Order: sequence, then C-alpha cells, then structure tokens
Amino acid sequence: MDKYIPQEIEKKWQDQWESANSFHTDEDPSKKKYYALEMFPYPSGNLHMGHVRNYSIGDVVARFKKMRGFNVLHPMGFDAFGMPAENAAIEHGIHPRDWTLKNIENMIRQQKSMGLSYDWNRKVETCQPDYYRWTQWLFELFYERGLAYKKEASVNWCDNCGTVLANEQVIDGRCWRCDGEVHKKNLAQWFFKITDYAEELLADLSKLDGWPERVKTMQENWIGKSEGCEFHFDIEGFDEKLSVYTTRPDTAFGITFVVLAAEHPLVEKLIAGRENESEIRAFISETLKMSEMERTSAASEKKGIFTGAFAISPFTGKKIPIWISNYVLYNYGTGAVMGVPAHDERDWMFASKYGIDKIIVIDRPEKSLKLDEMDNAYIEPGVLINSGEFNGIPNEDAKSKIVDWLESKNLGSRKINYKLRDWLISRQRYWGAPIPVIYCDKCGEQLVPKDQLPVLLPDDVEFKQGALSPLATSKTFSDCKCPKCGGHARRETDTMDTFICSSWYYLRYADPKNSSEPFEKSKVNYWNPVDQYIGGIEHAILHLLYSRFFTKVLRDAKLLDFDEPFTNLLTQGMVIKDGAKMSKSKGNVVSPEEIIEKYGADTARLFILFAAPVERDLDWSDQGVEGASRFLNRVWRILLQFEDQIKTAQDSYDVSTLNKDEIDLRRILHRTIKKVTEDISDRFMFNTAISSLMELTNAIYGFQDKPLNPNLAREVARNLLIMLAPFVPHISSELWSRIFANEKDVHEQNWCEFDPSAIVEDEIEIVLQINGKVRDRIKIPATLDKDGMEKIARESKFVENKTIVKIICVPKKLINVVVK
RNA sequence: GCGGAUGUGGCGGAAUUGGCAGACGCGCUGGACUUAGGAUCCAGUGUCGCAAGACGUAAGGGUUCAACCCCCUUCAUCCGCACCA
Repeated sequence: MDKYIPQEIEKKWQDQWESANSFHTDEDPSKKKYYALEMFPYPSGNLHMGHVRNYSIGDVVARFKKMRGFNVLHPMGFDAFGMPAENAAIEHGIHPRDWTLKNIENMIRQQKSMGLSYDWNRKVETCQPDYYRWTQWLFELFYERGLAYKKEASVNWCDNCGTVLANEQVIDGRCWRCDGEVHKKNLAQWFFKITDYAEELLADLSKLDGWPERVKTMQENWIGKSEGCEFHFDIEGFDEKLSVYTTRPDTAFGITFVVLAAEHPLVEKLIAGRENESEIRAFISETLKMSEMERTSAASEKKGIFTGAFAISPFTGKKIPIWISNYVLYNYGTGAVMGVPAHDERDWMFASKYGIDKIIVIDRPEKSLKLDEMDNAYIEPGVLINSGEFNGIPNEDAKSKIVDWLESKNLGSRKINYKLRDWLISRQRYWGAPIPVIYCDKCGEQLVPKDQLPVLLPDDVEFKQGALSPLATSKTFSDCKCPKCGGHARRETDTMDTFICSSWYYLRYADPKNSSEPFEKSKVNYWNPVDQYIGGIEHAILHLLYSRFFTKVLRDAKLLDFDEPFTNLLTQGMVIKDGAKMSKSKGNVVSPEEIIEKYGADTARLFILFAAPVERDLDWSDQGVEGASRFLNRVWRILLQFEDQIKTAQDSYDVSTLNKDEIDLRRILHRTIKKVTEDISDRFMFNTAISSLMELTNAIYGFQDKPLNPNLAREVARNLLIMLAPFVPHISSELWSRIFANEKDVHEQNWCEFDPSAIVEDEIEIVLQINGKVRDRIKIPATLDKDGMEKIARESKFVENKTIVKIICVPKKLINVVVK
C-alpha cells in the first residue's frame, strides 16, 4: 500500500478539475439553482486563515448542494480598488495596478491550492475597466434617479489616507482602514441618498429570516429610527422661530430651557451685541475645536452658556432661556433640543450644573415625586401634572394628545427621524473608479455620456502621501469637452468609495462578461438573490447595508426583480491563536501557504471546519492540525486495506447475509449518512458532521483484523467518500478513483441517502432511573410499549421494598420510577 | 448606560424537541508491535472515593418525575451602539 502524500495527489486533482472545467456553470431553467457566495477578498497579496476558513465553509456548501442536484453558482473575484495599492505606490514606486494584479495572481494561486470549486470563468476584478465601466454606469443611474448629489458638508477626514470617509467607515473616531484619527472638515462632496431608503432598509430586516439576529440588530440601531414630533418656539424680540425635535412631547410642560448646538445658524443672531458676546464666542470655538469623539461621548462633561435670549413656550407662554451646549448634536433632529430636567437625565445634569429650574410634569403612581427628594430625572411612566388641560392623563397617552394639540394649532407636527446619514461616496484618491461627472462653466454639472464610459484612470499621476486627488495631478485627465455645449470643461477628479464596487459584484457574477449592460436582467433574476452568503461580522453594517440599498435602487430601476440581495447570511467567527486575533504585531500568524505545503489543503480544510462551529471564533492549534492529518491517514489506510475486496464486490446485495457485527457497522453507516446530511443542510454544523465521519471510520477499524463482507465494505467506502467529498475533495477523489475506477469523479456523484431499515434496531438500551437518578441500563425489544416497560421497571431489583409513587416511561429512552 | 451573545473536563468542543452530561478531536497514562518511536494499533482518562456510591454544566434560587436546556437573581468575558433629545 502506498502512503498518503497530499502534495502529490492534490495538485493532480486540481489540474484535472481545471482542465475538465468541472465547476463551470450555466443557467439551466430545468434545475433548481443555488448561489453560494463568499465575500470576495481585498487583494492584499496573501490569503490569511480567515480567508481559508471563509472559503472552506463556502466550498462545503457549494459542493454539497451540487451533489444534491442543484445548479450551483460558486464564483470568486477581487475587491481590487483601495488604499493599500496606493500606499504601495507611494512607498515603493510601483503602480497600484501592477501591485494589485500581481497580488491577485498570487492569491488565485493560493486559492487554487485549496481545491475550491469556483467557476473561474466568472471572476470579476473591480479595478478592471470592463467592471468599473458599469460601476460608473450605476453611478449615473443613481444620479438620474436623484440619488447622487454633491454638496458642501462637514465630513470625516482622515489625514493618513488623505481622503474623506463615510460615517460607516469611522470606528470610534478613527479610520476603519488605517486607524488614524478622523476629524471634521467642510468640503463639497458626493453623496448617495441612502436615507431615501431608510424606512425600507429597516422594515425589510424582518424579511431576513436567514440572517443572524445580531446583524439585523446592528443595522436596526445604525438606521436608528425614532418617532416623535417637531415644534417651534417664538423667540422674544426676534422675528425668528426655533424648532426642536422630541420623542417626549408628554413632558413639554416641563420645559425650563432650550439648548442649541454650537453650529446652529440662530446662534449668531442671538448673541450679536450681547455684553458677554466674546465670552460666548470663546465657548463656541472651544466646543467646535473638540473632536467628534469627545463631543459625542456620553461620559464627557455637559457644558453650556446662556445666550441671553428667551424663547416663548407654546405650552405655558412662559419665557424659556436659550442656551448653547456641547451636548447637542447639530446633525440630528433640528440641532436644538428642549430641556426638561425633571424627566431627562442629560437635562437634569445640565440644569443642576447651571441652576436652571426643574418642573415635575409626570408624577409617580405610587408616591408623589418631590424635587428635593430626587437626585435623578424621573423617566418612568406616570400621570401628567402641571400640564394644563392634559393633567391626569397617563404619559404614554399624552404623547399623541399633545402632538394633536400642536398640529391643531399649527405649532408642530409628527416627525420620524433616523440616525442614518447619506453615504459620502467621493474619495480624494487615485485607485478607485473615477466619478463620471464633467463640470462646465456654462452648463454646470454633466454626466459623462454612457457611450463614453468608462472614464479611464490616467497613468500620468503623482502619488504622494496626503496629496489631494492624485487625478488632479494628471496633465490629461481633467481637461475635456462639455458633453452638452462642446465647450471647455473639466472632469471630477475624485474617485468612488470602493464600497460602491462591492455593492453590486454579486450581481455581476451572474453575467460577468456582458459588455452592453451591467448584467442581463434574466440572468440576474435566475441566479440571484444569493442563497447563502458567507463572511465576517465586520461587514455587518458597511457592505451588507450598502448592498441592500443597491439592490433596492436597482429593483426600483427595474433592473432586477427582488428586494434583498442575500437570502441567508452566515457570519463566520475569527481565527485566533493564543487568545488573540492573528496579527503580525502579535507574532501569532499562521501562514495558510505553509500549512498547505506541509499537510495539504485537505488537512487544512478539515481542521478549520472541525475545530469549532462556523459562527464561533476558532482557536488555531498545531496539534489539532496533526489530528486532522491523522484522521485522513486513517481513512486512507483502512479503505486501501479493503481496496481489492471492494473492487470485486457488488453494489446491490442481500443484507440478510451480514453477521451481527456487520449489521452494527451498517447501522452506524446509515446513521452517519442521516446525521451528516442534516448537519450540513439544516444546521451548518460541520464540526459535528466531521466528528460522526470519524466515528464511522473508527467503526470500520473494528474490522481491521477480522473479515468484513466485501459488499458491505463497498457500501461503506462509497458512502464515506461521498460524505467526505465536500470537506476534503482531493483525498476523496483520489481514493474514489482507485476504488471505483470506472465511475465518474466522486464530486459528480449524487449525495447519499440513508436506508431507514438499516437504522432500526431490534433491541435497544434504555435507562432505568429511580427518582431521576440513573440506576441501571436495560436492553429491551425496540417494539416494547409503555405497559411492557412499566412491567420491567416494577420487577427491577432497584425497586424492591419501595413504594412506587409514579412511573414515567419515555419510549425508546428511559423509565423513571418515583419511589418513597 | 443600552442592546446582543457567550460561560460545560487539562484544552477545542458534543448533547437537534426538557429525558443516559462530557460524543469527536487534542493532550495525558498504560499496553502491543519494534533496534528505535515524535509512526501505527489497542485500552484508559470529569472530580472525590479501595469500593458501594456521592458530587458535577459560571454562582444562587425556582418550576418539573426529570433541567447544560425553561423562569428569576447575581457574576464574568466578548461584541455592537453609545449625549440621537
């Protein structure tokens, strides 16, 4: 018997699959389609273990579904635009394109060495003109639909990256990519109007039954819907109105101050000419200097200053002092809030600090509130007091009654607010899809005509750290003709956020070579939505929210006929080692390439699928890898030991010729088929599926030194290899080709079915409990009914001399006798 | 602070509907084969106990004939959000 040498067989099978075009897919309306997709990688140059895990999971799903008869789409591509390529250009003088393409080449080589069942004919690379042409085309579609606009705004700026960032890309006040500090800057930038879809993006989360709850919760929080009302105050001595937004109109009679954000446009008017104007201005500039982080931290101190102006409460007619404070956000609601210290914790702190009045307007049901006994705002439910005609109404009911009142007096109206902001999509970088817009002095902003797309990236640019838009340094790029008047015009020199490229790639896979449109509608409607999407939790908001937005816009544009891009989402856990995420700085990185070279791809895949459930973090263990390798060697040896007998055996045979041990083995086989099938298809429990395959293998070893019916050996080998195939494709193909030499490759076989009659046992072991404690294990006929079981229990020596209170029988499981 | 998750041997983890806790793997111990073993095969391996047995799923309580699983309280760890009025 020859030895299992993965290095030899893996390459052989990879080449064979590639030359046979084994994983090529076409639309086939006669078959049920299945679209398995792993998040495409950024081409950093090398796969890391997170990729290996991601692709191993996806490959099991794709191969399994294929064996179950689905027409499977399983593509791979590269999210190829982005900063690192540009940093390489800055640091090493290599062009981002060359750097990226070289990295892609290496990563494809590594992916191929894993034996993944991708249809490589469908590869997409977002940095290629034949792809970004359609990214630009989609930008124009958004523009034409009023969903892309340019405006001057206070935006997030990362100095390191020399570009603006979307809100979603700012993590704890830092850049998602380089971790550098982000600060605010006023710039004219392009936005996508994702807020138009806020309600649908929120509401449709309920359709996503196949998504993890926590991802949906995160998106829900990010969209941040709140229902309340907006109303306005008159300002004493000014012909101005001051609007505020609140979710607590029921507390409105308790307003004792109003607070403006430092940026609020009214501030300037209100403070002009006050005797302490310079003091107020100093406060404002100090507030504006604070970083976003400091200002929005709930922990930071609430500071404020009185403007000297008064609003008039529409509820009580009283004068309400107008303050400015650092705790009011300008970009949410109206940038101004009402202060009700008795019933809001922030207002309580603020009022306490500056000696502002507090008025209780919601009273506690059990015991009346007294200000001097309170050291906190009262935010529980209660009944309105000090609220004029609304006194005595429970506060929840009062909310809508007071809004009705405001609406009837034309003072305000119901209002829904979202935390979600429009998506800032322009970037002052080179390595991205140029925004296809032309500025003409005469005709204004113009889209590049569709037949002139793509707007190609120029080569004559300078790459400099922190430089503004490298495209602006090109001699040739900016100058152009206005598509409308033909006069001199200039191009937009910003590029698009790479998240735009990745917001539609899963659609392009359906029709990757189309040169007349982004994709053919019928093809996208056949393959999409993605049936199973697999990737890391880090995209819970960013990519997954943007893709949902894109899908909805494209649906409204009638380019496709579904509402959600990803029917089922699996968020894999991280690969960690020694308790920490693998990282160069911690020195705990395990290189996939080295593992594959040493043990083979099958071992790497098997270990990573076996070591932990897919959604949980996986602790890398070199010894665990050894264990996986050991198992494959065991499979290799035991199957080849029976090779000759199996070859001469029959596929259909009379199972009544089997002896008792053989019947047991056959039972284990069919139980394993049942379990593995369920574990893969219903639960994604690959770790337990593999463990039962190990148990089956252990059971075969019981026949290592004793005769095994060749027909059964053949049945076991056939099914074991079919079940192993999605996990460890190479060794499965190799053993299959040796044992079932004149049959098609194991990956072309149908998945196995279990034989229910093989699982049935004549005699089963049940547990006898006395007062819930296990006292005995008894063998009984499987057909024995409750009465029979009870009889056995009564005759048991463990019941002797005891008074039986009750007997509980669970068929096929246990008997519990309650005694005194 | 709010929201979500997790907590089981020396370790990774099983236990699918409330019904034998610890499957499978790692590690460890012993044995076989062997010049040798870091290969392979076999056996053992939750804790205490000579044993019968008792105890045991973060801690405490509850429901139940029966609880890792359901309910209540507390703790720890991780993740997300975090002045959103």
